[in-house]
Amino acid sequence: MNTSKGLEAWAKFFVASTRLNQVMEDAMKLEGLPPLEVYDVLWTLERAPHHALRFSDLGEQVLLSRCNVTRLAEKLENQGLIERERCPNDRRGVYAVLTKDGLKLRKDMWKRYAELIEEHFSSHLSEKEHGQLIEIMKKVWQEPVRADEKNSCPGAV
Amino acid sequence: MNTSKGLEAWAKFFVASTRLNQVMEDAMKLEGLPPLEVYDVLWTLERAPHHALRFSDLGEQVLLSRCNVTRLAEKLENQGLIERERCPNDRRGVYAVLTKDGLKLRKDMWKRYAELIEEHFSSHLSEKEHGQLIEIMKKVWQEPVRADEKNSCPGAV
DNA sequence: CCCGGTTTGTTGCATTTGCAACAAATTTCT
DNA sequence: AGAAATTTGTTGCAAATGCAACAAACCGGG
Repeated sequence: MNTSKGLEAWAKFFVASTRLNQVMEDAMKLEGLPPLEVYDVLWTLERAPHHALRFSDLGEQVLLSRCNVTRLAEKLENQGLIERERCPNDRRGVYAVLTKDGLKLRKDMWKRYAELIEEHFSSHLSEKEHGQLIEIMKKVWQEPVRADEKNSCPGAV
Repeated sequence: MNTSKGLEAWAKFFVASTRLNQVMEDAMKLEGLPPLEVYDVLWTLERAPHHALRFSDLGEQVLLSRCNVTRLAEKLENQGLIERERCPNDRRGVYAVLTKDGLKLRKDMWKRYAELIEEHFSSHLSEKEHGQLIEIMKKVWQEPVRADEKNSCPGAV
């Protein structure tokens, strides 16, 4: 098959992603901004219909275990970034709904985050390389087609 | 500058690396193997001269904070995978030295790890793509030249 | 030599994380 | 309909992690 460069590619990929993550996290923290995990949650909610997502869906998309969703949500709620809302269809279900403040924080974080991406990543690559990387990443990780997003249960219309 | 594809590239890069890591970790754990962090430590020691490295150097290369090095080392020592050795040159210094068992475990882990890399990564890419990825990763993360590896203090000759 | 400044590893403490057990609600199967 | 199986979110507990304070050892300039 492949083999000659496969392992080296993985090693470099692994190290670069780890280090860049660390660099970005540190830089965000340095300016008193929340960790990227929070950004991820807010942004995922923002893209969702009605800015709402069930805990279970949120957990899958953001890669958090169930218990962590509950606890992170609790923290974010205390900070007024999201709200909880029970789902009428399924009385087990709880929705996380993005608030105005949450939306604002997401945008504020993005301002800095985008700079960091540019500085530590994009600016080192050509347009062509960006394209190559996108293709390679697609081949290596296909986001599974999500099964219909459970119920679309619009929050409070 | 760039921008049209830069952010998309980062997003895909970020997601793919996170997910692949998770997949690999889960698979290792499923077979009762230690987390990749342990592999990383063992492998780093194995490459070092005399299979030994000062805690501070180890921490830098593996991306662990100081206190975590101490504690992880303690655990690995209890499992007989490494040994501690004080450094004669610098009486503050502590070396972590790989043991035979540590070496063996590293190899056992690699057997499975290599399979996973092949399955989830290398096999999805062509030789050419491996080369492209390597070049791109190099541009995006240059491992800093290490400052002489402190003292080369061979363990117990 | 001696004193401030730095590095190195350790430890206590608070926070975070993962795992497993759990109850409530839903789904599936007969 | 009703019993078994599954899903969903929560919680207790133990392990892991980060931070800051710390002591011991080193370094560098007077």
